[in-house]
Amino acid sequence: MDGLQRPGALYKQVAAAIRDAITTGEFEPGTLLPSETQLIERYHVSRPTVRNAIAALRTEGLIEVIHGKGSFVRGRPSASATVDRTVTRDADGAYSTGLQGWELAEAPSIYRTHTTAETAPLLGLDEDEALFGIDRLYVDPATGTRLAYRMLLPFATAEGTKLAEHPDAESANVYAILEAAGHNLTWVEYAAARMPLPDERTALQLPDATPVLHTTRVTHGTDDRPLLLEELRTSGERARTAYRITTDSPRHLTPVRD
Amino acid sequence: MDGLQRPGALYKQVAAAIRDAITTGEFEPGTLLPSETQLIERYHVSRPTVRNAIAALRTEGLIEVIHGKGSFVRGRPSASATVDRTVTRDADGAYSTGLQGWELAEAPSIYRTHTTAETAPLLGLDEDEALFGIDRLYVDPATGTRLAYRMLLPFATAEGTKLAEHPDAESANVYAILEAAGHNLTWVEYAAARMPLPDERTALQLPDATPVLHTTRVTHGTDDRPLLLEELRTSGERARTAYRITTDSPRHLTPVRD
DNA sequence: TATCATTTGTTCGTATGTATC
DNA sequence: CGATACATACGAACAAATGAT
Repeated sequence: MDGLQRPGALYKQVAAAIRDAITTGEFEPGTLLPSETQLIERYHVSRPTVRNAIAALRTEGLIEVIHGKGSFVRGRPSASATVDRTVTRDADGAYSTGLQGWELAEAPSIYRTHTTAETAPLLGLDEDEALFGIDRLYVDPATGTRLAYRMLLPFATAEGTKLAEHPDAESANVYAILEAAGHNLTWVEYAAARMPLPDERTALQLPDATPVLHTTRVTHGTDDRPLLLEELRTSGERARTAYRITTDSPRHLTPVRD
Repeated sequence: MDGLQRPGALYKQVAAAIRDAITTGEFEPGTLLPSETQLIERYHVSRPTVRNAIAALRTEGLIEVIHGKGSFVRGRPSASATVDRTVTRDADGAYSTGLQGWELAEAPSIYRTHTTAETAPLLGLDEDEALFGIDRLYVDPATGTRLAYRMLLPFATAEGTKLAEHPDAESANVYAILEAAGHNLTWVEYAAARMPLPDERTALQLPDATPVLHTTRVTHGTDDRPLLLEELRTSGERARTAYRITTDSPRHLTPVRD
């Protein structure tokens, strides 16, 4: 059965055959794939070859394997949680963030850290300058999706405001405090995707082969001075960020390291 | 040398040891890792174990392996290309997109397609409704980063405008045409991350273990009617999208399938 | 609770193919 | 052409997780 043909390595042919069987509908999403033993018989190859094929489909994110149970067809997951990244304010001018509906899973952790090669240029600071770090872990109760939030607050920004004593204020409050300090706020947010570090995979409870959606938001004050950096990291497959876009006059983004 | 300790599988210990050696600085980014044979001697394990460890570091995106040459330390790549997703218009009201500086790698391909379970709700249409599809492939000449762009143009939107005959207009022109047709345009853009499909990996020339940054933009006209869908797919590690954010009054996003 | 069959995970060994220099 | 390095493939054995008996 299931003649494997010419192109390339044997395990790639097996992987392609299984991939086809999935897209054809023979193996439906959520169902169990044949066991390794069965695949060996079906394609007349050795166990290492079958395992190699399965490993390939795994890194593609097409299947999920559970020890002792088997391989499940994953079927392309569509984002289930949406994080609205627009900054809104109500009639009273009060800010609110797009994390409503997400629950804080742990108490915020506050610490002192310093700028890195990545963050320094965004904040307009030199490397290794000291700043506050505030980490929060959120969970979407509806889907269980986790989201890591980090705020990097330079001492220069906090100085002379309530933030110096309470750096763990929520985004909306931080914006309000900065505005009360006389700033005219604007924001730029960047979105990128990457594979998680091992500890990120744990913290965000990411399955195999799921990338991280990593956003970086810089708050600018009067004279475009960078005041604040906020980072958001979550499963790129289970969550997405949303941006409302309105027209703007041409303007340069603050240059960042290239 | 290099005592491997208790926790977990042997190959995971080896992977951890190599990972440590990389972060410690013993193996610097860009340099060649010891060969499989050398790693076998160094850690006193078999070849399959070493290969397993290398495979793990590979899917983490930490190293890159080139057939016949060896394993290179990748060192966390930072996005080199930024795509400004803000919609800007100059003093004359002319729109421009954030893809300036990117070069069209092939002639645009235009075809007829239909809505899917993903795209239908965003466009406010039923599934399997017919629409134009326009695909473009861009390259950033500075970095070689590739970017796949797709526009989905419902017949109902094109009808009665120049778009019916020239669906392959560029974004900025499409916006201008829709505005000339009497629409007051607003946009919402979603950002998500996922692993590439095999053909996407080829088209975008993605290395191993690199996710795709996938953005979806919906153009709304008068009465918030969805008019147009644009998708952007590129290497999440080599490119990032940028959004300028201004405050807005609270408002609901158009609901999308959950 | 304990045991067993099934299924995937880990580790060794060995041989050969193929890309790079 | 040869030396080196990674890729592919087979075989075999035991470990560990799962679910049912």
